[in-house]
Amino acid sequence: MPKARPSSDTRTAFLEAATTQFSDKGFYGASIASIASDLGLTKQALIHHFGSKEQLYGEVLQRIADQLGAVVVEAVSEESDPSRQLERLLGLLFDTRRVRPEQTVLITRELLDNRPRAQKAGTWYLKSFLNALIALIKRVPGWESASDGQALAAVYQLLGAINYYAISEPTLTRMFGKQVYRTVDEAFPPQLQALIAACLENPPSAR
Amino acid sequence: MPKARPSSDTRTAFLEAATTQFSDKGFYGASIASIASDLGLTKQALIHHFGSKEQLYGEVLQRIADQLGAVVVEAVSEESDPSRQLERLLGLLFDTRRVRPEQTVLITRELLDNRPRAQKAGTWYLKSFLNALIALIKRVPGWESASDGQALAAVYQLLGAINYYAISEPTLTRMFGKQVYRTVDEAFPPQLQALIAACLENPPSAR
DNA sequence: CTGAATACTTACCAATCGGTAAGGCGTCAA
DNA sequence: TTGACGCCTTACCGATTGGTAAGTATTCAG
Repeated sequence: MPKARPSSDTRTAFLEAATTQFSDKGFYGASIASIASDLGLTKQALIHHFGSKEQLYGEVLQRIADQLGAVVVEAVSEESDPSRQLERLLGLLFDTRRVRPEQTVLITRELLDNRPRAQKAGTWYLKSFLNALIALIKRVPGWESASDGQALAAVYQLLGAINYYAISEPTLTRMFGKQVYRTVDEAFPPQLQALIAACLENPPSAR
Repeated sequence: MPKARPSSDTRTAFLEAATTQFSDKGFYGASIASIASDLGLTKQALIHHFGSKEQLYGEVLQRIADQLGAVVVEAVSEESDPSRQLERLLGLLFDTRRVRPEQTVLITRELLDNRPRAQKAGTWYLKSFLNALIALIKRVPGWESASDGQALAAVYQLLGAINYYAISEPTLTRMFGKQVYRTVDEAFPPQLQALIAACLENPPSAR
């Protein structure tokens, strides 16, 4: 089977442009023509590679899910203590707000949009990630006997504290100005650290 | 000046239908024709009342901002202790996830979308609300000397913990099933309470 | 009874949406 | 050289988008 050289390059270029545009404008707001024109091509070139807008979107999401899984692996392999693993993982997630803000934005959009656009409801790109978080916190001392629901509730609060802030950066910057936002960004990590510690030290059994 | 009777009724009906649809599908995903057909009218009737889709969206957001302000007033008037005021306010916000989930969803969407659709960037529907939160936490013992940035960082973590969970309900329900979600929903409030207490007891000065 | 204003309609518009059909062009195996 | 395939194009499709123009129906002040 002959393989053309620039094919995979174009594909990943499409995926990156699509990630940016879906993140900025959402699934409905981003058109395939606009994504294609970002790399100087027509929308039919995009269709040729991905078949449909929905499939392109699916691949974008799968890509993010994979990267999320890689972050979990990284955090777990770096530390041995369950508490530190979780702290490290949440710290890495917090850092992506700088490097790949589109990633968190897109995950949040998927959270909001997957209801009406749920024909392919079988694919839960985030489920394995959440399950990893649940498994992680249940290995923290005091959390062993917690139920999945309790573990998910706790972990989701910390995730929300991080992600909600991550998607708010442009709004907060323009609402309060850059210099104020910088003080927020400095004050955030230590506060977050304290919040994580407080959460881990308060398993539901000790309520 | 003559006044027609059913005018305001139709207007609020439009606003409510628009709130639901914008919440479900986003600004681009919801069409004015679809919103109008929800009350058996044509899109031109909507245009007649609101002028344009953008203005309709603006009124929807303004309405939510007003309701948010009313919640702040309610929490402050119910309690006298600053800590309890804040706890009460966050508790009320958490409760809206049941009564008016569209509200939190729409606020989050605005957070995500206002960058590309920011021609009327002068209107910050959420700024007064956030300022109220900042002022509130700065009256909590130990927080008086905190900067605005530190106060916003702390408050935004709690807000994120609540709102991120609020927008995730449909996804979590279908991802884990109704019975598991119910255990999450039961475990959430006490954990949240502990998180709020931990945050208030850890002002940035004592880091 | 008359005139104006409100509420809403049908008819229409250009622009854009996602997607199909068909063909041009270059590369490479046979 | 030839044929097939991958990459990408122009041309086109019906459906839908937000919005304008013009008119109808109803109501109400004078």
